Amino acid sequence: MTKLGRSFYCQKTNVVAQALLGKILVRKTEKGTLKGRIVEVESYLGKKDQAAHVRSGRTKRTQVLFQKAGLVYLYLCYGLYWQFNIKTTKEKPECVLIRAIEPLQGIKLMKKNRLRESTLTADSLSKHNLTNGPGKWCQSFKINKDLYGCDLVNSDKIWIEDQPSLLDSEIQKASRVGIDYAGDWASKKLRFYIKSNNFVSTA
DNA sequence: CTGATGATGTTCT
DNA sequence: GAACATCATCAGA
Repeated sequence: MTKLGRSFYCQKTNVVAQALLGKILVRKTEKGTLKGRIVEVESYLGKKDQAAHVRSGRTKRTQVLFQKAGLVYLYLCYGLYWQFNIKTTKEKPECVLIRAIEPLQGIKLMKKNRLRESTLTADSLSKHNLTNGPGKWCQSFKINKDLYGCDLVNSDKIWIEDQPSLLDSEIQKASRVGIDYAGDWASKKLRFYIKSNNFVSTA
């Protein structure tokens, strides 16, 4: 299966967001390889988007969004959880947030990683609870500050493999989560997920 | 099952 | 000092 190249990420943000659904995210660690299917994403559309971090201009945190498409934009949310985004388009500071993933390979290792970083016990940790949220799957996939600004096109630690596109009828559009402060932008349909998939964070 | 609440630290005002 | 692209836990129905 081929790795997605630069031109894929250079497309318009909403195009990349929907095209990412169904693709395979691959993460290599010293302990083994993890794979998962992307099932839920959100678009963040630059300065005009009242929910995007770049609404207040270029800062230390958002500098990677002013660089190449295909780079990883990571940041710590509520002091506790990492959020994984991909820079899109050639020129604009826009990105796609990966919100949820369906575990495919390395499930044992995902459990180990997530147990270490959360307060959960092995008893209360089901396969379902490994990756069905942006903070959760980052724990399972061992995503942390080391990957800030990482290039998905060249890296041997993390990349995305191509898969056949989904039909329009398989993609559900919805408003984004956790951004009630964003005025008119809070209700825009910029969240996309695979219909009737068990691993989306909220339907 | 539902809804409310606290944890926690980086960033921006 | 306030705000914040979340999650686990607890109380109540």
